[in-house]
Amino acid sequence: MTGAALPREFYARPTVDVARDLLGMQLIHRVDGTVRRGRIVEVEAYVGAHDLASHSSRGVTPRTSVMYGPPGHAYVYLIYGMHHCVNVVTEPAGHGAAVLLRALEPLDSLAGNTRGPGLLCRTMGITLARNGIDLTGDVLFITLPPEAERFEIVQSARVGVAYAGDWADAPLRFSIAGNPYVSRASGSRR
DNA sequence: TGCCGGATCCTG
DNA sequence: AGGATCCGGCAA
Repeated sequence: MTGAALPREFYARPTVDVARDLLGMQLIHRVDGTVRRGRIVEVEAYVGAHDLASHSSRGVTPRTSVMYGPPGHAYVYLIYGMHHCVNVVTEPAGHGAAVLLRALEPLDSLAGNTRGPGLLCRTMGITLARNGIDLTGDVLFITLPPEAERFEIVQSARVGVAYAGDWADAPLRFSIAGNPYVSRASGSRR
């Protein structure tokens, strides 16, 4: 069984709060009659149009329109011409903020690596076909874990945003301390 | 219309 | 360390 999808109010909050609260939650994708499920262990917050590392910093464009839409929807994009990344839109519509899901601990029906945003999408089967989908539905959604868990949260700089000026070093990456499925931010970049 | 570069990953 | 691979965004 799967629990109920988190309600829209969960997403309509400050992005950093949503990011931290997503750790330990379960991401679920129904596809081809199976339920793929993983535990969220690493995320990054992209806090709004003023965040130079965020796609929304370019304003409302065809690509970023979902980010500027209502909270609780998935923003999926193609990166490097071959990988997908999935975000959850946060804050009230018009804000342009989202949380990038970077790594999962595999739970059900996950055959493959989920350690990194591109791998997470590949193994969960998330593609551009899911861009804009409502996360309060029953296809792609997030639930509370069956029982509460305790863990420490590690906070660090986001990966791959060295170009973002003053925002490059903002500590907006959050992960579960000691979890083996957290991605290795290969070379903190420069 | 053309070009530049990226919220990545794999191989050597 | 370098290549794959393509589209969005901006300059011209």
